[in-house]
Amino acid sequence: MKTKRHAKILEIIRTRPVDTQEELLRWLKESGFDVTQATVSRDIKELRLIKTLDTDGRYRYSTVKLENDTMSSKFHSLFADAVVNIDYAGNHCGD
Amino acid sequence: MKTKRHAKILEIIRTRPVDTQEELLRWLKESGFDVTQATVSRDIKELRLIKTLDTDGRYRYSTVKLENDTMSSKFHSLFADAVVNIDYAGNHCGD
DNA sequence: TTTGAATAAGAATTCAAA
DNA sequence: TTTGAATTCTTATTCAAA
Repeated sequence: MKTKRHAKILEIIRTRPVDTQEELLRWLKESGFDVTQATVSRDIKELRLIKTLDTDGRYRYSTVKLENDTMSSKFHSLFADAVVNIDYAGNHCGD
Repeated sequence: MKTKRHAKILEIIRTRPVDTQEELLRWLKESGFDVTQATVSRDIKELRLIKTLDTDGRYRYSTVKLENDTMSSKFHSLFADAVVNIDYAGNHCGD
């Protein structure tokens, strides 16, 4: 069930701005995933989600692209270590 | 002074793994910036730093790259198109 | 406008337990 | 191995104040 819950979490944060784990929890419950904050915290860690600022200055959970995972060595030198890319491409609903 | 402190914060997190604001605070004090956690929290927000997982599964503050804002066109051509397409496909903005 | 002290709010972890 | 309840830890914000 964890796998399905993870997929649902990704769907939720992709389609709406979610700024706390409690809010994520509520959406999960609407989808039938009745878990607690402790579990959501673990899920977020496993999914490597991060809390970012959106363009309005509000916090929001987002997916990340880790440099190491997605960037070729050619480009590695262009960016500092530990720099990540946040993908806002799918998050235009409120713009 | 805030500007200098911001620069120092970026330097600190670039050169060491920093996993809490308290730890960042201690490094700042070593560099002569004697502020409180409240200020560090604000700094982190202004710098748009994020807490990520490093490869060891430890939390660490990192800088981010906003795809839309800062990615070079060269980089963009290699990676971002696919990302945009994937994310766009999954984004329904009120349909 | 920037900051600190205090507090509220949020998130990670511990410690069973199944 | 996954989870919840409780707890601890961490971070954001409020409310002065300079």
